[in-house]
Amino acid sequence: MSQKPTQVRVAWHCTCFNARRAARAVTEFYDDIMAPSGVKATQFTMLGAVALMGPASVTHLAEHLALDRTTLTRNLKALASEGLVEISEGDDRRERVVALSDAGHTALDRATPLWHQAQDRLIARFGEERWRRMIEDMGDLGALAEEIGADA
Amino acid sequence: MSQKPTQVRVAWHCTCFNARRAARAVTEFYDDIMAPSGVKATQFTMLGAVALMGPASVTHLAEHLALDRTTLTRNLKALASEGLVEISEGDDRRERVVALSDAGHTALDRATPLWHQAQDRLIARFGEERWRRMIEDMGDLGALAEEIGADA
DNA sequence: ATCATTATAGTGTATATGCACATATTCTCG
DNA sequence: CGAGAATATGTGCATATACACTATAATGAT
Repeated sequence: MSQKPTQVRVAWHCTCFNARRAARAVTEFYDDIMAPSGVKATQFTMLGAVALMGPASVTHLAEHLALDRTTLTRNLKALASEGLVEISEGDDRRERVVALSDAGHTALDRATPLWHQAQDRLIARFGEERWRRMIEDMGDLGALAEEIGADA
Repeated sequence: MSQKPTQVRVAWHCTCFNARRAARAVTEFYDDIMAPSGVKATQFTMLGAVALMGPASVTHLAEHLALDRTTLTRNLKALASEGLVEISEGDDRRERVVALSDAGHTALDRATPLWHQAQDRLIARFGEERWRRMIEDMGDLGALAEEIGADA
């Protein structure tokens, strides 16, 4: 029994737990609001990345998204089967080039206002200043974890 | 073309994207360091929650972990098949009571020093003050997303 | 006592995530 | 040019996540 209070603090101060919990809750929040568009938050991010980078290889997209390459491969499959992205061979025949289809553009346009709605609602309640700071913190945390993980 | 720079900022300032990215990177960081213990970061969290709450129902554990109940059901299955937790019927025969086994205690003890190592390394590099603030921010963000999500 | 309501849990399905491994292509150097 | 290194991708496996639905057990109201 004497150990339990310590164990508590361990659990609730765990960076990993808190990061994952926040990610779960925020994802659900965005997904709910964006549901009418038929685009989930994670898919919105991918579509946005493809739109931003233009036709790009899976590896390049994965690097930009700080996402495992093989994860992206599979996630793109769903978008491709819905016809939102088109995957074709590049000049380098090892590469697969991912591009946004017309339907993908449409979906992105349809989802963007809802994304703004979710984002704005959250920021309004969280406080703009504090939100800005947290986004920067989370970005740095991600970068740091990747960096010192690579060292080891 | 003229829209792209805007789309960029949209993507990189997305709360959901940043939260998920941080969660991914941090999870990988913790998992790498904790690998020798045979306990993954997510499992460590679950074991900790069971240890903390003592024998508890799946629903109660899920609430404490801010995790979907059905997700926990499946995640516990892995721990149960490894013999780290024991799942039995409660007095209320609808309930399943989850308890830490001896092997579970052992695994938790084995993993805890490695967890500290990961945690300490991250905090040292991130800065203690800033880390503390971020943990609080992430906790509040998770709670806020759940709260205003429920409203809607 | 009975039946409607509520509470607890599990399953089917689908997406998200990453590691280890296998495959195909390009490049580099002798 | 040809063999081995480097690069780009995909697959098998396992875990993580959640929604919709179903089944079972307790509770409560009449």
